[in-house]
Amino acid sequence: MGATKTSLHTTEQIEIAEIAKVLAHPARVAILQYIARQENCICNDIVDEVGLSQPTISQHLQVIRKAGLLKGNFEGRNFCYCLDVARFQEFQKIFTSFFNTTTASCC
Amino acid sequence: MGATKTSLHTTEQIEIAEIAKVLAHPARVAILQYIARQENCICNDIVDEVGLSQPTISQHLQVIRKAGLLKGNFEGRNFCYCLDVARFQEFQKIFTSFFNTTTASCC
DNA sequence: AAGTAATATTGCAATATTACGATGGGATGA
DNA sequence: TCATCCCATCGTAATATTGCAATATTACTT
Repeated sequence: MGATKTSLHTTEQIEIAEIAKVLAHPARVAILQYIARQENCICNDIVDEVGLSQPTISQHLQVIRKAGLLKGNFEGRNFCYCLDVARFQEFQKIFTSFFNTTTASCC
Repeated sequence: MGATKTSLHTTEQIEIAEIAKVLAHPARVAILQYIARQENCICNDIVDEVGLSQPTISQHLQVIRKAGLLKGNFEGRNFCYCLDVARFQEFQKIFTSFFNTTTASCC
């Protein structure tokens, strides 16, 4: 066992769980806040900022990227990570919809 | 390693990650939707509804309970699980605040 | 071309999560 | 009393996640 039985669930439930998973680690929350905040798009200060090793940050960035939240471009020799705002707002919309449709009618 | 280094992160980041974790499994999303929807508070139809075994559902319920989202009371011989609406709205507020303060200023 | 800086990938160890069978305990009803 | 139902917990196996050292890759600089 150990693996999630996705076949049992609706695509909506799976989607919510998947985007929640991105936010389900404080380092990823920190990274998202940081790349959103940085005006100058300064890059692997993320490692300094968050305090985890470079491979670990890179791994978390991959999770964020797979979720579609990461944009980036080169600025001189540095690579600049940026939040994909459109996708981020999509996240917000999905959560909002979940919260608004999940209203208690009992007790 | 394998354990999250919580000492590196702010309490806000940890809180967001913790409540996201509750939603980070489709079965728990399904359970939340179900207990919110059910007017009669009927209980371990959750097992039938979601399709996982009773111990597994019980385990997921514990995660939901630890997050403060579960209320319950007896109704005849059955125990009735209910969503703690106040706490659920707190979740929503925390997410909303996160999304609203995490706005990109670069790229 | 060689050196350096920035990032990704690999491999691995530690830990967490998911799932279920077996078991236990409390309440209901025969 | 005793079987039964409902739910929690324990024990355990399978899998996923987290974290880092070592290494590879890529691009810029000298």
